[in-house]
Amino acid sequence: MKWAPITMAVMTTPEAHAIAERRLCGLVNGLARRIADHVRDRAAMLDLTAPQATALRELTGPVTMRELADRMACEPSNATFVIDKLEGRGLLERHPHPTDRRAKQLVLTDEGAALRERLMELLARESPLAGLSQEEQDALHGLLDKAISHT
Amino acid sequence: MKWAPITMAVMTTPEAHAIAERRLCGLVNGLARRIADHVRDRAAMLDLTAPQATALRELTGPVTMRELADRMACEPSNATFVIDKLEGRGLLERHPHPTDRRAKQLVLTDEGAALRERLMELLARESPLAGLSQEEQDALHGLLDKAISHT
DNA sequence: GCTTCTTGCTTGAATGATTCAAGCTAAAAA
DNA sequence: TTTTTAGCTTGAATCATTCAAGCAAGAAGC
Repeated sequence: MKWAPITMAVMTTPEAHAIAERRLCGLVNGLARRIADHVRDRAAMLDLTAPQATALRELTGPVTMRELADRMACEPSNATFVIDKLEGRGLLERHPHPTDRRAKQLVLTDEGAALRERLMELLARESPLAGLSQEEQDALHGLLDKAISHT
Repeated sequence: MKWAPITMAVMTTPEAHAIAERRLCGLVNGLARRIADHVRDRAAMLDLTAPQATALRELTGPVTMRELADRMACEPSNATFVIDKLEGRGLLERHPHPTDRRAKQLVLTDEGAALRERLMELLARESPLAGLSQEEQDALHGLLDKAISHT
């Protein structure tokens, strides 16, 4: 994988604001890409694709397909596609929902739970955010939160 | 497009660090997704796909295919695919490179340059980063720069 | 000079993620 | 009860992306 060089500069004049903002978008995308690559690499170690790893990561407990799709920010049909693969490997089961007979409840098998543990451990190692101190991560969190919640 | 709710919390204990870091990754991805959606929306207004818009954005001057592929962080074959579309619409031309007869030099036509102007204008409007002040954007820039340059 | 290797670009096949439309069942509302 | 909405699945279609292969031309070696 190749990376275009990114140069740092602080803009002060107003007309340069747009330019700086665009570069900032590039930085966000760049970091997001690194995170995505990181996930893909670690997922591959466990014979998972990136979406499968994302699904597994979000399976903190029994969830419905709809809920999982929301967490994965994708369509339910896409979630079906991904979950089919995981179920085919025996990592989880579709149980009937206790109160809603339309819904499925996704429950990890023992094997699935074990694999999830390994995945979470792998994801934590050499994180793309490791270059930032705890305080910096908190600051970043705050800024991103503000940017996102602005709409 | 739907968005899973994101809750804010500040972690202090060490074992919670990993959790906070993962949530931070989610935030970065979330913002990146918003930026990508923003680009896609604005691109669609000009009958462009997101990759086409990205290519157009990166065409600041005459560049080779390889250089464009680097800027777009993709394979040259992918750049060929995208540039074919733009060339087919008469937005740019493949000129022979002045010194390297293997290479192509991508040059915007007048129409292409005009469309690029409109695109850049659209991209600047209601940016996903508009919720942050200039100082906050600078701070974010610094943090992202540090995170990315770490590796 | 002549090889060998590398680089720039393109083509075509393949993959993989994603979306959409359609349909089914069941819950919820009227 | 009837109608509408929600959860899930299937299948077709799309789109971005990658990979392998190949061609042409520059670069480096002898």
